[in-house]
Amino acid sequence: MAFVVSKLGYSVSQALADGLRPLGIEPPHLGLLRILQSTAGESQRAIGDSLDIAPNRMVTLVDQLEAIGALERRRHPSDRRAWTLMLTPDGSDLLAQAMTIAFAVEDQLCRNLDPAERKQLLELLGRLHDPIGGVPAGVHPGLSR
Amino acid sequence: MAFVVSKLGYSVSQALADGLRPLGIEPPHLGLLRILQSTAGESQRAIGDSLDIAPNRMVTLVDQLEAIGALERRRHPSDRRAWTLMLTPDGSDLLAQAMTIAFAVEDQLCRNLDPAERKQLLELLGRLHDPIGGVPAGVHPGLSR
DNA sequence: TATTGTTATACTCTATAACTATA
DNA sequence: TATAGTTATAGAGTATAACAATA
Repeated sequence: MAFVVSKLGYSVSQALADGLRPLGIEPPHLGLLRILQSTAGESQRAIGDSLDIAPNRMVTLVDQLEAIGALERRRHPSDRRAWTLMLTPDGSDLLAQAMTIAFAVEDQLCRNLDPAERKQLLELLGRLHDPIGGVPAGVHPGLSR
Repeated sequence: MAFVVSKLGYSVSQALADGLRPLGIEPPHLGLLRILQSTAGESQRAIGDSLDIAPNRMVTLVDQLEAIGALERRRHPSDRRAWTLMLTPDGSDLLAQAMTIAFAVEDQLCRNLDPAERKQLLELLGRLHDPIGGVPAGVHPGLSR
């Protein structure tokens, strides 16, 4: 079971990375774009903390997304040390395209299962014991390395 | 589904790496030890090809396993350019210990499922479509990077 | 001329810790 | 004194290609 899950997980991550390549981003950028959609006006540090991404890595990721116009750094209203990260309209478009690719990976992965089987598989996977504790739901542990 | 599988796969790989650390080896070494158990007298190159490990990486992996006495390089009987890799008795012991750890990871992962559920989960996972084609069964695609 | 194993080199990635400007 | 963001630097890991010995 462990081997199958590890192998499939690796393949899926690779497939997502391959799919995102034409957009000029990688899976961590997608993770960041997704959280920017739901958080408005949070500081770079707070966002990094919630994804478990170190401050120096955040600089690189945010620099790259800013360079392609996907987000803007704005002054924090009450703390002049901090930046507030805002998704731009171009960033929303990019996120939508990236999510389309992610769903295509999902569809490919599950193409041999009918909806009832998918639901059952998800339920069983959810009952596997994740050996890495303390990772918030929706956060990929690979982001922190 | 893709996210869950990727996240679990990452966690499982990390758990195995953590478990193997006291033995002084990493998951790729375990992959190599396992194949050495079933192949007798094959050349370093042939074994690397079957695991999709580049020749220069094989040198490092084999050097490390030789340094801890887990395998021996012997002259190939008919080709004096090539080495034949042989598991030593110490290597067999190491492999047994490593497999014990791997099975402990497996048990932890599946501890909330009864045997029937495990079988069912394995069956469903086996029907997921691996997006990386051409990887032989039993070979982890992460070995090739 | 091609192949086995090895080494060298350049490149990328990461991780720690310094640094600045604010608080 | 502590914190947000940034930069510097050193270490690890990776990948390409060169290399010597042999086929």
